[in-house]
Amino acid sequence: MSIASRKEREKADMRARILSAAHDIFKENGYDGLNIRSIAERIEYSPATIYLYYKDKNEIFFALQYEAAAAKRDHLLPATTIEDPWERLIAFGRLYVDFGLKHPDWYDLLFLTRAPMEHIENQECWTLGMATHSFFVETVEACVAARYFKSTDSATIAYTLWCHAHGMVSLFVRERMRMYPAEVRGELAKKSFEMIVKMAESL
Amino acid sequence: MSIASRKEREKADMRARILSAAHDIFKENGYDGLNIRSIAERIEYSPATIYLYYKDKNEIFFALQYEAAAAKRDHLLPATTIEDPWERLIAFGRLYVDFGLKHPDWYDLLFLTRAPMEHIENQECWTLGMATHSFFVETVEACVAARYFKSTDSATIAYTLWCHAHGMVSLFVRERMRMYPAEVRGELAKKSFEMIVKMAESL
DNA sequence: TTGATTCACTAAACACTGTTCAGTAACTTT
DNA sequence: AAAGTTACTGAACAGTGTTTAGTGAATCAA
Repeated sequence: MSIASRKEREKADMRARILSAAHDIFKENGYDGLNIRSIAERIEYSPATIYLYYKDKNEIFFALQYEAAAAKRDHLLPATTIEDPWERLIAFGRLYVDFGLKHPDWYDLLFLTRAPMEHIENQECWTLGMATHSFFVETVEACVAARYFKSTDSATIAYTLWCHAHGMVSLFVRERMRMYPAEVRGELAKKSFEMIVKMAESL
Repeated sequence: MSIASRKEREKADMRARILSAAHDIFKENGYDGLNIRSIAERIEYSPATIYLYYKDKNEIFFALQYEAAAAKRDHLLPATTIEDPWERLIAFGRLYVDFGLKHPDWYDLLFLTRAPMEHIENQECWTLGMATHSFFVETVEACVAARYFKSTDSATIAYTLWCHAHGMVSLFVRERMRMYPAEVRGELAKKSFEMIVKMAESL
């Protein structure tokens, strides 16, 4: 038993070390600079060894996506303690955009990377992401319940607000705001956020 | 002179044939399936020949992006003839989203592909895309001039509406709407569009 | 303890990418 | 006809993800 459990521990350790190396490389060079050989080099093993612990690169991708989802959840945490649903919703949105602008790589990994989305529903990162998303939807529902909106279609309200926030971040992350000088982009995002809040107040 | 001009014509022809092959492959297999060798095979030349007509893959990418921008402009064309700025704005938005949902590959190429954005300002596709974007901004300005909004910050209004539309399309294109069953996604997009129109009316 | 078995690991390869370069054969000029 | 230019290609390089055969060490059974 002892040997078996030790081996199990060692296996888990190795997986963790691989992921940690992948994490570091990703943070340093982005997803493009992340490849099997660079991970192998960093942990001082041969590339083939990686495949004894992860089925393929996608599995590492999912694991990294989990880290990104966790980072996002942590970033949004301060909003969860706000009592008033409307204030909570605004704080949540502000933190969401803030997360995207501050950690474009993480955001990219979560929402923009073209990657093995086929069976993501079975992955832990999906569960974590869904929990965060549910919190957002529930906050909108709480606003509806508290009659902050005339509309009662909380699903559409949540989706609409999400689209706006995601649109802002992803235009920024994927560098599609080059028609605006770099200096004004932050200001524009801020103004647009305030505008969507105003717009939401009329819902 | 005759020979020189013939050669020039042949050069242009070859460039067109390469681009046409790239276009077809892109349409069939997406950007992932598009590679130099597949283009070479289709036009029945060696891969090295491609490089006599295009500096590198990026140049082909820009050329394709131009085609995507042209397809988008054509798709949006019906909106341009609408007199009333508010109606024109709504039609424009509807067609924009419609284009993205109908041609996710083109949309991806234009707004989501992580690609050589460094010097895009010097490319034709940028000019074309800017023209379309300017038309959108001008329509918002026309709405402001005609007092359709209380707010006069047309830049922020345009940006906010764009973010929402782009957010909708890109969540769809990059498959981040898996929490909603595939059947309801279209309906949700429609409802959200109507909602943002309602919200804009209150601006 | 010894011989058999399993395990962790790796070198080397394969099949793909984008890209370059030396060489060749045809076309054009003199 | 000789010289020069042009269009093209085979073969290679370097960089990806991934597989496979093999090796030496750890573990197990006797």
